[in-house]
Amino acid sequence: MNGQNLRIPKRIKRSDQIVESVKRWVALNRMQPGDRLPNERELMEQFECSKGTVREALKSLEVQGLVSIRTGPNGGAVLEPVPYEKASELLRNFLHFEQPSGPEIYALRTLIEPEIAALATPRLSEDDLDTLAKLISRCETDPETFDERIEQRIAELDFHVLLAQRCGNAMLAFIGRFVNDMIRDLVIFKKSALPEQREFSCANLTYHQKLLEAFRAKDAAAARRLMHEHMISAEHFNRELEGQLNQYFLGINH
Amino acid sequence: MNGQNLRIPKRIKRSDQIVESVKRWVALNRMQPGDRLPNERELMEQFECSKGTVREALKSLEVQGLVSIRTGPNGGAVLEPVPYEKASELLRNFLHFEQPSGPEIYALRTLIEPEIAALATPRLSEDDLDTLAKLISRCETDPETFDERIEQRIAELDFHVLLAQRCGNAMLAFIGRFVNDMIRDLVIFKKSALPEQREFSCANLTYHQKLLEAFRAKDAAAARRLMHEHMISAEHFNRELEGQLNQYFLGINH
DNA sequence: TCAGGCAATTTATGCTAATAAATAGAATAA
DNA sequence: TTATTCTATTTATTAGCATAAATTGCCTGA
Repeated sequence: MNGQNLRIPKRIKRSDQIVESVKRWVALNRMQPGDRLPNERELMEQFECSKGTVREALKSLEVQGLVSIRTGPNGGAVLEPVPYEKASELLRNFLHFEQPSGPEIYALRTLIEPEIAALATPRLSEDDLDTLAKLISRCETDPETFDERIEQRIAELDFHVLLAQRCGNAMLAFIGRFVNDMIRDLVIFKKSALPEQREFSCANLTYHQKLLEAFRAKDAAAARRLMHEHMISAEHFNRELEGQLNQYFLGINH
Repeated sequence: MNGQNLRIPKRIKRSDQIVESVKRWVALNRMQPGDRLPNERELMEQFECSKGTVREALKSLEVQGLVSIRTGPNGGAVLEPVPYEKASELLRNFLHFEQPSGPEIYALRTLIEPEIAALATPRLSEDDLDTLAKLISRCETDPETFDERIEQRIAELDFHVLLAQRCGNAMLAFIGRFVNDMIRDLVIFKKSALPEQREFSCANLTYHQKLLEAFRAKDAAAARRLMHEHMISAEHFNRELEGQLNQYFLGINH
């Protein structure tokens, strides 16, 4: 038995060879989003292989989010910037078998959100500030229905997503958005029978209002400090909630 | 013109429908790595489509890292835990058109490494400590050749990667490893004509030694503090280096 | 009894040819 | 001008067949 689970080098499939060739070609020619790849027929000739093989290669590029494929004249594979949704989906697959817990997600969030807030502060346009204000105002009324409560939680998360998108650091932006998306899923799926946490919503609202003031004043230091407090608070409430849910589920099993 | 770049709902391709069906089926049945999917013939019957379509669907699942495909008896598509390399590659694609800069990468690193160090402290086995010690000892001799210098830098990075893998938070572990991989690429590719930074190597060595002591003493607070200092130091040296490289490249252009 | 090789089986891999569906753009009709 | 239809182009899907790879198990020879 060799140490690895997988057998050794293993033949590289024709379609994967084509994928690699195309990637190299794209990188070498400094091709940009919008540029078109040769159509299926030309690729068949270029790589001396059948249509099925070319289609597998294109499928691979499509799944990776590198191209989008259209039918019709001037159709074919067009280079695309990988959309966030694609990268997010693929990272979720990676995490599928080790489902990050709520506390794990919140721990990461506490690390990055203060920096995101600080970096975003000088980069927020007037429009951005308006959008943030609108998201806050959606949370100012007492929720009457369950769905309304969920909507408010999602508006809170969108507040953070917008900041992430403006922080100017692509990796930080991705992680920030991803983390908030994970929390959104927790809100929507795992906690549908969620007890109301009025204090929590209230604390969030206050922090978001104060943050907006800091953004308006272009005070990055204050934004960082406020966001840190906000995250500590949110982490605390989440721990409380997890405790309640555990009791709830344990109750069902007994 | 509608707001989106893409046209509206667009027919969903048969192969993508199959991918979604299979994913749902896997999730519903709580299938685990090692479980097998039906073979091509069975899938053709199941979904009433041709082999080409099934093959495209399987290719998609393979590219996403969810299955590996083997020939032979008991072959076919087998569920796999998505390997880190796959997720990493796909996230790199996402970042391809907005190439994170050195400072951006180091900024993220400074945020997460101290927490990783603290979380990993109680989780490091004796073996892990030995491995860390070995990685440190590789950096204790003065590098004589260029390649040796690169090797030492990579050993330094492996030190951090091991910590990330032990921190017990899957998302943090992924990001930690990814960030250090990005830095590895910077070291190998962008800076091949790298000026020696003796002070930098020396500072790193000292920090790693002190960190190891903290790990041995199971002192998470000390580990966090040391790692934070270490990251501030590394960020500083990297800024210095980027400045030198900019001068160097500007010099070539004029 | 056991090791090594051989062959059958299972499965993916790859190819060809033909038809269906979608789309953009040109031609046409109101 | 505007709306509609037509047409050419290109992907999407199907069907069937030949090849290659990997495993299982049998069989041979020591």
